[in-house]
Amino acid sequence: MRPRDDGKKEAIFTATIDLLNEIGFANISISKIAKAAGVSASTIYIYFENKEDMFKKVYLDVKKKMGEAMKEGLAADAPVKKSVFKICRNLLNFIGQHENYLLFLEQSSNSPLIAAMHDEEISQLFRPLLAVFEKGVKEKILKRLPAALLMGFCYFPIMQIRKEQCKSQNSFEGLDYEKVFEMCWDAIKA
Amino acid sequence: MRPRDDGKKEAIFTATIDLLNEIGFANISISKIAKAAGVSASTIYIYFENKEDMFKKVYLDVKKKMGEAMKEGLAADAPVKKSVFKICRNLLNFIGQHENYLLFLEQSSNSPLIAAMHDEEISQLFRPLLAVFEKGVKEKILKRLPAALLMGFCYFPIMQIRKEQCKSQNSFEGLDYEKVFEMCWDAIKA
Amino acid sequence: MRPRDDGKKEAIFTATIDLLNEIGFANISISKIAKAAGVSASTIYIYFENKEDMFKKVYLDVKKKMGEAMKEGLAADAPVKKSVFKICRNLLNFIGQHENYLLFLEQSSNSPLIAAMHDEEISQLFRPLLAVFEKGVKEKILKRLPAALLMGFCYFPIMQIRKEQCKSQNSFEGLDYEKVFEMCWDAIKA
Amino acid sequence: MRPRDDGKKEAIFTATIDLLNEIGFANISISKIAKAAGVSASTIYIYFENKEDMFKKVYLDVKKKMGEAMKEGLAADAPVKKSVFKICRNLLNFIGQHENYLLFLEQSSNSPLIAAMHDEEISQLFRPLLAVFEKGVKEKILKRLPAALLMGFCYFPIMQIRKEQCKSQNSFEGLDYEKVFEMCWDAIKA
DNA sequence: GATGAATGAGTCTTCATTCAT
DNA sequence: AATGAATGAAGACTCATTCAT
Repeated sequence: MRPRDDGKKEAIFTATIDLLNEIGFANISISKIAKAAGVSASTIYIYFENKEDMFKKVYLDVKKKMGEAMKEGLAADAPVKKSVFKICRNLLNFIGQHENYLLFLEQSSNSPLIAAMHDEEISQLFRPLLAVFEKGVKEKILKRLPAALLMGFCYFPIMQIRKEQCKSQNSFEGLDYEKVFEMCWDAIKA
Repeated sequence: MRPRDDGKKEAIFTATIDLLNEIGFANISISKIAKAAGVSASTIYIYFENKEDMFKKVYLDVKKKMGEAMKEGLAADAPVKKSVFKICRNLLNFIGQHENYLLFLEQSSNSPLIAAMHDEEISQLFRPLLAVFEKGVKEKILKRLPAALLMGFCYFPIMQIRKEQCKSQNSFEGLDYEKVFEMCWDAIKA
Repeated sequence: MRPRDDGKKEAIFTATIDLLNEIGFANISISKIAKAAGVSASTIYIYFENKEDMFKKVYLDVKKKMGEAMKEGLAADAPVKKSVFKICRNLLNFIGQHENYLLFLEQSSNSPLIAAMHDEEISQLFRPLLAVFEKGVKEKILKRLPAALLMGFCYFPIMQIRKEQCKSQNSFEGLDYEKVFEMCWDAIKA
Repeated sequence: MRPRDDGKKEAIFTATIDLLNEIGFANISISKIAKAAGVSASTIYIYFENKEDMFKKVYLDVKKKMGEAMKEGLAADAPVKKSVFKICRNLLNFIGQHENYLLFLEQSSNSPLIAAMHDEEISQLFRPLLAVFEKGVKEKILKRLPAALLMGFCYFPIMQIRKEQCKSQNSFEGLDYEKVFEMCWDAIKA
């Protein structure tokens, strides 16, 4: 018995995400993922219960990494505006470094399979981020609206605009994202 | 010769959209669509070349309907702010009346199949909407940024927030969308 | 009600033969034949009971034409050798003028569908040809063997050699068929 | 890892040949072959790339076996006449032992699929046979014609006559094949 | 742990045929 | 007579998954 080779699990993760970008949910399959990952299809069943379980775990993994990245460098005592901009910048950096995560996340989060999954672990992860916006509301710096809504007004535009750029290389060429962040801020500020 | 039954094409359209909401791109199939539409699977191939062609045509149809709806009631001489709010309201009404279009559009637009499709007809359709934002820029009422970006700041948040509401019934309960529109406006106004 | 358009039947015949040459029995279909013939698939069912019936009728038509051609110019009182050479020459001319018939005939005659069909009309048609060989046997000019066998020794080699030439253009380049006829003759002569 | 069961490949080969005899190229299908071979249809795709690949491999296998059989017992220093008769006898024995190969070969070799395939391996296999005829030409025992043509005059008649016998049991009843061989010889001898 | 073999169920698509006009 | 519409059955092939090694 060999010890579990974590390189294989990673290879499966990566292959899944990359393939999903290329061919989409409609055309992906375990055997294609296996081939792309350089393992046997049966090997996938050592690491995951089944196809659904695999997708969920890949999704959770990416979400966790993203949540982690967005929180980076946040200080509880920093002014809200600074924190919000930091979050936006973190998000942009993260998806800049992992372009493939973008489309994967979009495709996943809209699939009923993933939508039905409410992971407490994930919610927990994003709580510190929400706290920033809650703080802003309490301090009357931000509009009196649910924190999730306020955060959405930062998260969604950035994601979508970045996606647009990925899809058609020449759209929003030379766009200054600091201006985008400011739009987000204008949207939510009181 | 039997005339083509247009009800069938419509049934296929509807079945496709509804099914995609329920089971997603990963699990949908021509035979399931056929069953849901009450036609034989082979009938689908009378109306469409193949699966891909079908999805594209369904997508175009929905996009066209949406574009049409968003343009409704726009007056060229109306003040920009009024027009922008009108567009937002039109969009919300449209997706409120066709909840199933929402997830369908999201899933489609992120699938590589659709992403590769650049339809001139669609672009044309959205041009009058972009014109509103361009006018705003020219009048210095809106930020000096690409019209598509400004419009995205209205379109994306509304779509995403509405989607969030659809997914989990209780999120943003009792949300006043007029406030959302104002956020959009604040984001883009100069 | 229009009168039956015999041009259509001919078009179907021709399309069937040509297509069979191109794609073979394994890949041919009624709808492909219809498209090639420029008619609707349903039209084929006006002229023929079904697929099988159609193939049989096409086969019979070709066989009849071939039998007709092989008999041309035969004189009952001509010397056997002359007649045999005439038959060989007729056969070669016929398949030279209708290259497509060659592969069609070969493919058909080996298919169980056609093999099971014993058409009296066809047998009748080839009787005058067999008579030539029978006469040769009686006159002790030819070997004492069944006429069908003797004729086969003329028919098969010519067909096969011609087929070989069709398949690979360069095989037996510049072959003098008169020499082939002589081989046939040597084989059967007493 | 389970080792590949070579019995299965053989079963597929046999089933293909037998079925082709019974129902022909027009009606054969992978699933029917699978059923006849006692394996799942999907199993066939483990051993072959696709339907075409399968037929080609079955054809090559049969051709190889036939070439092998025809060469048996040939001595380079034997007189040409003896060798030619030996080849004819070998061929007859082979197709006598494998009646099903006959129709299979005929149907295959006339299908465009196989016709397009020129296998060097096969050509190689038949070279020693051609050498016999070339030797005969050089020794002026045989007619001055391409060896392939001379061999064809032995191969084709035997195959076709035997086929005729298979098709209708009573044709050429009690035929002495030694006489057929002599006809072949008479055809080609100088 | 890892994998090729194996398969029943499912994929998309085409088929032969009938129907309504 | 002629044909596009319509479809159940079947086509080739792939899938997710399990098994044996």
